[in-house]
Amino acid sequence: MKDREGRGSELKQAIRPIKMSTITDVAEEAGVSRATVSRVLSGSDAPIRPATREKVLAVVAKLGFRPNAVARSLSGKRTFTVGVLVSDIGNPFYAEVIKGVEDAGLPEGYNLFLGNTNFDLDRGTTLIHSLIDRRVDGVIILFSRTSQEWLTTLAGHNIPVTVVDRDPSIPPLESVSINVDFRPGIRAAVEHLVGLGHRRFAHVSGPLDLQTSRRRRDMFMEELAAHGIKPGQIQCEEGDFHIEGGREAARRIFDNNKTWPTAIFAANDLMALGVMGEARARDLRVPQDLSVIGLDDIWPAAHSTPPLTTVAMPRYKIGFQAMSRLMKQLKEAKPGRKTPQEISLATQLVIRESTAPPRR
Amino acid sequence: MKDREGRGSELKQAIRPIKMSTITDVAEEAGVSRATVSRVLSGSDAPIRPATREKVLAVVAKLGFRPNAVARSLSGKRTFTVGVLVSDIGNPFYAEVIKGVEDAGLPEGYNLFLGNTNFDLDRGTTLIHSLIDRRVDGVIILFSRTSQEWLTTLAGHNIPVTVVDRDPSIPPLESVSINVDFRPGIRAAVEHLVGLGHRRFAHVSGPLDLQTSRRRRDMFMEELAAHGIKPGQIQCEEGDFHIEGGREAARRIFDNNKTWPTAIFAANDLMALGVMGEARARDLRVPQDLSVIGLDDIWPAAHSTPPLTTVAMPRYKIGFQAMSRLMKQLKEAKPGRKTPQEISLATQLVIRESTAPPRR
DNA sequence: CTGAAAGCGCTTACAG
DNA sequence: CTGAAAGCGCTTACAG
Repeated sequence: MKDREGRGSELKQAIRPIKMSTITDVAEEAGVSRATVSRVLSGSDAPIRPATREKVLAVVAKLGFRPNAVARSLSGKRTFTVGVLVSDIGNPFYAEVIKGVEDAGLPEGYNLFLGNTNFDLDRGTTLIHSLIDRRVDGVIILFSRTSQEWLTTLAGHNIPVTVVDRDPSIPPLESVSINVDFRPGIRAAVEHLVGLGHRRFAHVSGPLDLQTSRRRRDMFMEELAAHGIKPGQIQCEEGDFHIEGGREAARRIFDNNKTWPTAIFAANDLMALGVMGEARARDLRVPQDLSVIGLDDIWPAAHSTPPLTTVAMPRYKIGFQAMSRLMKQLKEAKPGRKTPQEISLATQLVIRESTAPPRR
Repeated sequence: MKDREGRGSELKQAIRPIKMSTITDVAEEAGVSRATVSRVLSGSDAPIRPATREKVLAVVAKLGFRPNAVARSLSGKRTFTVGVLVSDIGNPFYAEVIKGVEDAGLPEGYNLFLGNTNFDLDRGTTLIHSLIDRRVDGVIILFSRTSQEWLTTLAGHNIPVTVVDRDPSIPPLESVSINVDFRPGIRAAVEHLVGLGHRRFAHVSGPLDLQTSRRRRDMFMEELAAHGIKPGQIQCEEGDFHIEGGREAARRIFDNNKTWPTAIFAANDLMALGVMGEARARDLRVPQDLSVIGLDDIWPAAHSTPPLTTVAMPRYKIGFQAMSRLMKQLKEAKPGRKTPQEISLATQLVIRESTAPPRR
């Protein structure tokens, strides 16, 4: 069997230190100036005589020359790096967004600095500063609880920022704003539930100081209202976007209510998973006794028991667009403030097995 | 309510471009040379007169000066960056390792370049090269299927590498090797299962061209042998470390065997989840009809239905140690090959609800 | 204890 | 079409 870990003869080959060649080496070997080498390599718009270009390229290939990105960054005023800030890489949602970011950036030569704030504001501040010190070309911030101060600092340093799912009513300190249109997904979810025959609902929201939490909740209410169900009839419990918070909210719903809801909509999948966990602990069967809908469509949602019906976020696309738009900004006129961009990405209902007609 | 997203008066404050001061500005303002400023800021061992130091520090504070990390990298021959390569950030296992890496590195001023290979060898090669171009101080490779070529290339460039859970029989091209001691966890798992009364076992392995897959499997066999259960009695199916692969392996186990096993040990949690999914699809109840044990202890394992009993990897610690040891190497004598290091981290059984005495 | 100078490896006006 | 020169913002021997 071929061992992919590579045990074979290749080991014999001695590890000989590679003599890192510089642009000067190439220039000398090719008999041109360093400026010329730089120009053919950096895709400058300066015209180069084909013969010269070929000669340089040949030497580059022969020497295996690769420009030192650090030097290039210092003189070129661009690092081709972007900082990505997340609150928790453990959340598969962010992981998938990051994949999109990387896929968009890699072909253009961008590398990513990863920063995990762990929900810690000070840590976030530290990370922001280190990113500025490293002269990243841009920053992508992937969570709603973004300190206004960070944005101001970044803007002050003229570093474009992309934010996702953030209050649009806040003046755009950021250069790119990726909005999520929850409407289609939530509308479909409500129609699905109402069509199944549900009339008694509860909602587990995210932290209500976050605009996105309020938006998800209000939209759910509005869509229900369209079917004659008044906000007053809907029990809302505040969660924290984590499993445990969802579970606790579910406890409160199950405990305090005489008339149990037949369907619960949680503002994200993690909390929906928590709700299902609590239901199970109480021998409530999902979906027979209780329908549950989440939001995000992280992979564990598809593999929970039962598989979770959920309002899917375009996770990968969010990341890909976040990076694409950011790079577009970076290509624009260098000086001065960039003109802010804004795009909206739609959600979509994914029906799995956590929803069914209510018992009675 | 205080809106953490920050809508308040702070918005009024105009975003004024910050005049990035350089070391020259500081030097002039403080009336010293740039060399002196550099020395007080970079913690050089050169002695500085306290008065001078204070004066410099005062100006630094006043100007809000922060050294340009790019320039510092170019002249200092160190970037204080490390590349982290994972095959799939979507896997919470890697996410937690990365947290450990970041936590160890941040206090020392290290930032992380993230590289997601997506199981794509060519992409991995591209990433490795970009990391070299960026002159990372070190690289941490977080998966078993590591191309020998990458290691050779990195070694040739004199870039220390930390690898995790990799065949120790391979000559240490890497500088730091984090080994995982599966023994205690797997032994406890077997004792747990045997103690429960199980006698018929199956194993879902990882890809068998990976040494770590063989190691996990063999250790499981060995421990069972200690309880009088011969390898011949254990049905082994090869998986791929993913949910679907686990599910397919489970299908084969359930289909092809007259005598169904009462307990299945999967070489990682993802596959264990797949096994449970398939069991559920066949109305086999876990743990009543079938006990399942995984390995890793990613967070979804604690929240599956039922919660998964698993051999826990010291995920965070792996990352923390990987980075700590790497940094230790970096502090060592600059020139020449570093003396390879090797450490071993133990696994541990976490008993949850996917295991119980067999029916008959 | 501190400064002048060279240098890290590129890019980019500025000439020609 | 190409080169000489200055410069990006630091660090580090080398002197003193």
